[in-house]
Amino acid sequence: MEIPKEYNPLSAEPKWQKYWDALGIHRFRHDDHRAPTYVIDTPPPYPSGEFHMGTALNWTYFDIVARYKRMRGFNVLFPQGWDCHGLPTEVQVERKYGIRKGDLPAEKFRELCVQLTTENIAHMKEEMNSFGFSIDWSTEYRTMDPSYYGKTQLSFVQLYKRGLIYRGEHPVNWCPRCETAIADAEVEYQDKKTLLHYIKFKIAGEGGTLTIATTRPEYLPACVVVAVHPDDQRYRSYIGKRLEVPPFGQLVEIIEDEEVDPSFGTGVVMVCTFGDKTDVRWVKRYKLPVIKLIDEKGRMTEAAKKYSGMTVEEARQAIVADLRARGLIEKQEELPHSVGVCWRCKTPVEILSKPQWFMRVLALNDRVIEEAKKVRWVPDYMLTRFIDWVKSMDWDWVISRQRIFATPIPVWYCAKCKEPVVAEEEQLPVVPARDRPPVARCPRCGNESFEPEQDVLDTWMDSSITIAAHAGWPQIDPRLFPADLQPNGTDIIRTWDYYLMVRHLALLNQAPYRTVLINGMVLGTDGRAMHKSLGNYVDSSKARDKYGADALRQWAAIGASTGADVPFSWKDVEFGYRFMRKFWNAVRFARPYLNSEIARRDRSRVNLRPVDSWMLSRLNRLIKEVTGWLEDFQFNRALGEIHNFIWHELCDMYIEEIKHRLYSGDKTAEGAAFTLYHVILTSIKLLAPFIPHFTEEVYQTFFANFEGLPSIHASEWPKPDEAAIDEAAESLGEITNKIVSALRQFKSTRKMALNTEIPGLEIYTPTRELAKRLEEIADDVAGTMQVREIKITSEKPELEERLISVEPNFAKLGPRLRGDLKIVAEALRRARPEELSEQLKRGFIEVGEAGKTIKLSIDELKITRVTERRGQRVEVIDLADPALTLLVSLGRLGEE
RNA sequence: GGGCCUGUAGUCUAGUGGUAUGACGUCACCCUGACACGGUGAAGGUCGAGGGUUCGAAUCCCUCCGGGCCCA
Repeated sequence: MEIPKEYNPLSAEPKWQKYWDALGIHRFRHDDHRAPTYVIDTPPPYPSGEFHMGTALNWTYFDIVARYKRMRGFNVLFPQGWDCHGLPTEVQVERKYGIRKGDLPAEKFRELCVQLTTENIAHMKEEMNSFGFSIDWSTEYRTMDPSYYGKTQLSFVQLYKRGLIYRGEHPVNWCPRCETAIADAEVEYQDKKTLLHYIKFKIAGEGGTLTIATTRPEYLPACVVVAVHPDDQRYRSYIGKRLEVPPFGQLVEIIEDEEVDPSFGTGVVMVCTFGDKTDVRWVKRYKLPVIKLIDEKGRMTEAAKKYSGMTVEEARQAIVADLRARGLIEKQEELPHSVGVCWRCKTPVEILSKPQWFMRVLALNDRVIEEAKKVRWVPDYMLTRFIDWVKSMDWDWVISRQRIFATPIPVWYCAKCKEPVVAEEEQLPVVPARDRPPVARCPRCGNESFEPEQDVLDTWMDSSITIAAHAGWPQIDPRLFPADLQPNGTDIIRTWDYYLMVRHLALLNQAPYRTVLINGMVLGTDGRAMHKSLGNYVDSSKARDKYGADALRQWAAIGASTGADVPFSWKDVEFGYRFMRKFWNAVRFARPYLNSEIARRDRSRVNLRPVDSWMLSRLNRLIKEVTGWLEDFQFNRALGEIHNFIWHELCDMYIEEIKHRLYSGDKTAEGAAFTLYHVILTSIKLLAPFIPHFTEEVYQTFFANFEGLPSIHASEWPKPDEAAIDEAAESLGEITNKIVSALRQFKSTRKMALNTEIPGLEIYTPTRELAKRLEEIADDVAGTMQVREIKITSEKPELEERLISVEPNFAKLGPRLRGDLKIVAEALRRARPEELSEQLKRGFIEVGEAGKTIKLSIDELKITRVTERRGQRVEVIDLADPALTLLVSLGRLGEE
């Protein structure tokens, strides 16, 4: 067979994707009740139509885990869904058709959203397949389909019956442009400059005034109390008195509260309904009245008297002008201010009191924290973040939204008495605007006409039951719940992981996941989060089109430690490609030895040379290390170890060290061929989760005929052979490498070609035992470095040896000597080299200091020396650890 | 303002008590019977600053300064 000289990922990748699909090897085997299951709760992406690099990073993590776990014998569920509902799609539809959502009947508008979402999903699905993600597409679901949103509604009905969902008047974040309540998670904060107004309030019944500072004078009509800090000496005497609020003149009390910042403004603040979240807390704490000042469109209500009908901005200016006219503005100063805005349209958010649906989450939060502590968090400090967030929640979760494209709330209201009627479980899914309520008459007043609930559910209500949904809820397959892995990004840990936890605890009374895996954000090459608006956005398909998915997957895996942000880097992607090209060439080199005869050879009947044993020992150690890193989700370390092993140990050292044996064709070649076969085959298994296409190409091209599996991905994960892990073999291999490297350096500094012949090499060892060991590798060194004649001896040659320094081996001596180590280090530094040299002839050094004598053996020291033989045609190279002296003869040995 | 994370060679990055990993870039040499889209070698670091604990700190503790994420 003709083997292509270059590995071409762009042609190989689609080929294997189709092959795997046809084999169906990514399917969860529902009828397999023997293999242990491994369930990944893949967060359904929002089908914006763009496949973001962050999603590529995310899914690469999932896919590495999924492929690894399959090789470990698990029946893996790697599902895929789409979190369809949401404002962005409504906005996209409005833009695409040039309409406002009110222009069409809701049902029609919803159809346009479904249509657009379907198109977006198709694009994204294609892109995901191009990455080779081993998704089981038979599990695909869309939250906008009745089959899914019926489940969302079922969860609503069940929680309502348990009293965990209620309807109430409550302050909510409100976007006046979108005319909808939005969740805390959807409020963004922007730093802006604003004016801080110092306004004089008259003290009721007395002559004087008190000055308060506020950034929002338009809220004066809704001022219900004024507060100062209890320790603020300036205002102690005012507490309990009443103030007249300009320009309306309503009287409010002065109260004390710890939350007042005495250093802000004058230290006197007005509490309004609702200028900000602190106001909400104060209103609750002191049971203050609520004045509805601003309406859904962001205009002033009747409560604003003469200012009613104005926008917030107009009212602010009008009120300030009136106050100024009356001389009540003391001063104004500019203030940097953080303004809450709608995450989508960036309009400043107001806090309005509205009837809304809530989920009673505050009551569940102790349990949420308790269960979260039992979960394994990777990295572990994410748990702290999670708990911190849960504890800082101020009010229950607002689950209703005033939108169109979302799951309908399965509720009707009595047209007469407004009593809510919740759907029966059996009639779900329902669309209240289209379907009939479950009762003919209002259970409260007997009225026969109903109005459908217009509000819809927060998208998180859909996506926070994915784990139950994957498991087949309401008929849970116990093999699939709870999920083993819940992966997501560091930015949404406080939403996704929280909502999943609280909803599944409420519905099923069980924590839904065992392990949480957090990935960092993808940064642009400029180090800032990747955003189109920042101009640092790289399209994932562009990044993939150049070097293929496997190269990009390597960037994702190795770009940073798990949980850390990953800067996008073309260099890393290119490196991923170069690695595959390098490995491909190495396999091409090994091709003549990858045959059935070698494949069938039993290890015990193969004669291995020390370098072979070294390589096999390193391979088995690698298996252990990579397995450990994957169990810990440390993808960067796992792949880094493999990269290093293949590029440097296998290609740069081992292959160079066995070439002479393979070319000679003598009987030592068999051990090298055997080793090559198994090192390469095992390496592609270890790499399979990371670069599935490349490893498949190598497997199918070079190994499939002898190994008999339909795919590399049907392989078992390699098990380390403990018997092959051999310290002695590794140290001898490393000595071989050191000698080879020293000779390469020797040639390099003399500007000699690497294949220049060295006529003679003499290696002097300090002990006879070491000399004996080195005899075993003499041929390998000679063969690798083109040494014509090699001699190893422990007989001291006639050389001038000069000791340069003796340093302590801190790691070895530290634990033994403790405080004395400092003295020893200092003594060794001060000692005369000649004296140390004399002492070393005995095989140890004694340091006498402060009345005691400390004995240091050779292996506790780092000895540096220079050996010279002046005036002769021999070059001398000294190595440390072990201390070897190489005499390189440029003429024949003995001729000098 | 709060919580968590983070600061390592020109650039990016690994490394949670033993004297700093790898990539890219730079320089010199080598067309070595897999790969010149390769190889060999070299230069380059007071591990943000200061203090502490320790025989020993990039690593643990404290303070300060810069960056990120989330929240207020």
